[in-house]
Amino acid sequence: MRPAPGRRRQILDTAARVFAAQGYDATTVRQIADAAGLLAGSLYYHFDSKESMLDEILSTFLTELWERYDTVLAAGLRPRESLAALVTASFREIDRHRAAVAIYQKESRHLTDQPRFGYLADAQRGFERAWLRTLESGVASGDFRTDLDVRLTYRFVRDTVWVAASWYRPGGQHSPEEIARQYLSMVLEGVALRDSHRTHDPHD
Amino acid sequence: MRPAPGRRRQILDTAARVFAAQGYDATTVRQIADAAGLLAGSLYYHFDSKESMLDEILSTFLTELWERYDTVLAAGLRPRESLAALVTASFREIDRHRAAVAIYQKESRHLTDQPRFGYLADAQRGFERAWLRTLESGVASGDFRTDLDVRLTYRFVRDTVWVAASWYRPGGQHSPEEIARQYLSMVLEGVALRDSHRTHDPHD
DNA sequence: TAACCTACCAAACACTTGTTAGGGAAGGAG
DNA sequence: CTCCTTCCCTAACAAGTGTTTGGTAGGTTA
Repeated sequence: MRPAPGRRRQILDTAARVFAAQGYDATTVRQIADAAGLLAGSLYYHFDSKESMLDEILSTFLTELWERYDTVLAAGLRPRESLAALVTASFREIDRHRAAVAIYQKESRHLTDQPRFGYLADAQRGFERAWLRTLESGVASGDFRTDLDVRLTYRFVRDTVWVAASWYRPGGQHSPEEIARQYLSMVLEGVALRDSHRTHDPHD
Repeated sequence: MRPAPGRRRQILDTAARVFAAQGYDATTVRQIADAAGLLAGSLYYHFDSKESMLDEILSTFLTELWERYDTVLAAGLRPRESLAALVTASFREIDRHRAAVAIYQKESRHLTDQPRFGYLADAQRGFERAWLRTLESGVASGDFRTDLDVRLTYRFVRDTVWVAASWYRPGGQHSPEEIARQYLSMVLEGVALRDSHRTHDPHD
């Protein structure tokens, strides 16, 4: 039989979808096997354990995400553009790894305790540093308001971006870029009407 | 032995905390019993099943939440004040029912399928109607911008409010009202600096 | 005193869980 | 053809799951 290396990836994708839909603990390996078209025991030819499937799903997602983030952060953009680039990159990753993002959101909190998933805590600290630095340099440069609690703002911005994974459906009426644009417009300019909105387009 | 009706409530609160921390499916009835100071089987003197504990936690939370929402919606406030009142009420409920909110967020999506938890879908439809009507009437009255997708805005606002339950800790440095104020300021006015922020406090 | 109720324990139940062991079918390589 | 690798199945395992049953300590009521 010829090797089909795509099979492993395919099983992992279906596992991610089931995990995202039902939750990791609520998902049985038999459900994954059913969805992937094989029997429960056969999963263990491809993977060590149920937990290592989860591990691989989350770690590959975070690795790819940080490649994008690092590119943005290394570009040396001005705070406003840096914020926009981070947000846009995030929505693109949600588009690409919707299931992984949903799993990350649901499970990461109680996984960070386990040593095996220590990289989750690392990633979270990295997020906080990247976002906080962007916001703080924006405050210093006069791009952002000075009267808002930066840490609160960070949490709001972070959460709103990532929970989008819970309702976003690829191929829907909004592209990731369009969602990012609307979101940035709301966060930067606010939803309240003011004069500038009556006369011209507020995008960037 | 004298009846202690507080015991049932106490066990339910303990269960809510464990559910919120570990997830419903990942929590065993023995863990709940340990945390509450009795044995697993003894839980079934107070409750029919593990599921009915979850049911009672979520339904009492939603009932109380909708009492507050209905009060706000019936007050006939102008859109901006109505939005502010809804947000503030939400943060107050997060303060009061942090565990229940966390559980609701994590589990509601895959519970809505079960007939027993049909009220979750009802509540969600109610949220959508309440928020959308507030936003739309604000657009119509000229309080809010007309160039934003109302449905997207609704999702952003809704999600950001409720995910706050994941990081909010009662007794911390921010009161629910303070968080609501900062959040409203961000959503309404945006984080970008503009002239009005240099001269006066933006909190209306 | 006796009957009764509340709140719990001890022990088991049937079932599901993740995981393993051994085997076998199908194709490629020699 | 024969060997070998890949991929999967069948069948079972031990541990853990939610739940039930019968019993009992101790306070309340009569």
